[in-house]
Amino acid sequence: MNYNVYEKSLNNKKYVVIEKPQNLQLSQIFGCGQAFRFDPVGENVYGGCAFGRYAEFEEKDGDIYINNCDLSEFHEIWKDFFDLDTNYAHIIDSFSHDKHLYKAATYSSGIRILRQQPFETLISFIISQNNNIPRIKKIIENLSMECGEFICEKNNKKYYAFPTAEAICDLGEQKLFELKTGFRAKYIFDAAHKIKNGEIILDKVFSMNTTNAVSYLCNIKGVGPKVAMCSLLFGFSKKDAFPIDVWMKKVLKEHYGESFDLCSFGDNAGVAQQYLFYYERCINNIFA
DNA sequence: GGGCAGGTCTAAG
DNA sequence: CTTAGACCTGCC
Repeated sequence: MNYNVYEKSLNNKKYVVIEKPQNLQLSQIFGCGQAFRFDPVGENVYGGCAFGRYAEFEEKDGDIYINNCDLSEFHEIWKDFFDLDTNYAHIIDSFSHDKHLYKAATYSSGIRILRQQPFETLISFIISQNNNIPRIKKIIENLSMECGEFICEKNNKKYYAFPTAEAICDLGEQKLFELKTGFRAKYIFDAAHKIKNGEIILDKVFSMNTTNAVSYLCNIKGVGPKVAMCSLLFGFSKKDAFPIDVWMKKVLKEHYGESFDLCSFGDNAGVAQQYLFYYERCINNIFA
C-alpha cells in the first residue's frame, strides 16, 4: 500500500501520523473481534496493549495518529501490526466475482487483519470458545493483570502486557481457574506448559503451510480447528486460514450451500472470512 | 430460572 | 468417522 508517514512533536510528546491510509478504520479493525485488548478511550481514539506496549490510535480527517510514538517504533511494531504493506483494495477487487462477498467486503472495507503476537492470539482464542466477547475481554485483562508485566497507568487504568507462556505456566491450573476461565483453565495451562517445555514451538508454525499448522496447534488440549485457524490468521498472518464458527456456518448455509468450496476464496480466504463475519454480525445487530 | 456465547472434549454407535 | 452431551461463568 502506498501511504506517507511522518513524525511530529507537540507539547513535548512525539507522535506519528499515517497520512490517509487506505482501508483502515479503527472502529472496524478493533470492533470486528480479531483483537480483545483495545477499546475506545475517546472520540475516534482507541487505546490498548500489544507487543508489550500501551498504544493509542486516533483517527482525524482520514489520518491515523499514533500517540507517544516515534518513527523507529512505528517501523518496528505498528507498521506490521496494521499490516500496512498489504493492499486491501486489491484483495477486495479480487472478490468482485462473488456478489455476496463483495457486498460484505465493501461494507467492511476498513478492516485490516492485524498481525498480533502468536502466543497471545492462541491463548485468547482458547478463551473465546463457548464464550462471549465482553467476558473474553475481562478474562484476558485479569490474566494480564495477574502475571503480565506492568506497562503504565493511563485513563485511570493500569495496563499490563499479555503474559509469557512461562508466566502462565508458573501460575498453574488452579490459579487460572480462579481467574474465572472455567473449563478452559486446563486448556490454557496445557498450551503454556507445552510451549514452555518446548513440546510446541510457535516459531516453527511460520514456516508451515496452513493445513500442517492447524494439526500442529491441535496437539494442544482445547485447541480445535476454529481456535487454530483464528490464531493462524490473526497471530501468524496466514491469510488463507479460514475459521468457521457459528456465524460462518450460518453465512455458508445461506449463501454458499452445504457443499461450498473453500478454494473459491483463494489465498485470502481469511480476509474474506473476516468481511463475511463482520458483515453478518452487523446486519444481525450484534455490534452496537 | 433456562438459554446463550467466535468450540472442543469425550464417550458412544 | 460422525454425533450427541457436557462444560465454567455472567448477563439477558
